[in-house]
Amino acid sequence: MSASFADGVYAIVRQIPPGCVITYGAIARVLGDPRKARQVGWAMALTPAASEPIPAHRVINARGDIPGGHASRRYRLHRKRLEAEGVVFMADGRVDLERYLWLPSS
DNA sequence: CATTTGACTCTAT
DNA sequence: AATAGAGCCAAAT
Repeated sequence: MSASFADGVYAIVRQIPPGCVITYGAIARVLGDPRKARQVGWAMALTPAASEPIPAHRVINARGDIPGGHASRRYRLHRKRLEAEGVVFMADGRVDLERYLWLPSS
């Protein structure tokens, strides 16, 4: 069976409930290697359009923000979707990790 | 096969 | 507080 890191990432991201978010580091940690945070990002970046069930917009960085800057297209998309799910963004344009960070197996 | 790069994170300066 | 550097790994070229 496939043991690609991306597969594990997708498996977790797919299980993120609405109105919740998760960080790259958290995913990597759950997968067993907290240092693979970058690869999580890679997996997300590769998230093909065919991966619709994969809510990549719920995946953010350790700061509760999105890399690339708030001017990035994905930031607006993520924010819009998260807000649609009831997630409230802070004035900084960040998500309150303390409040929305979701961990698998919970 | 070697080099580059990237949606990260942490630590140090 | 902000910036810079290092660590780590996989996919792309």
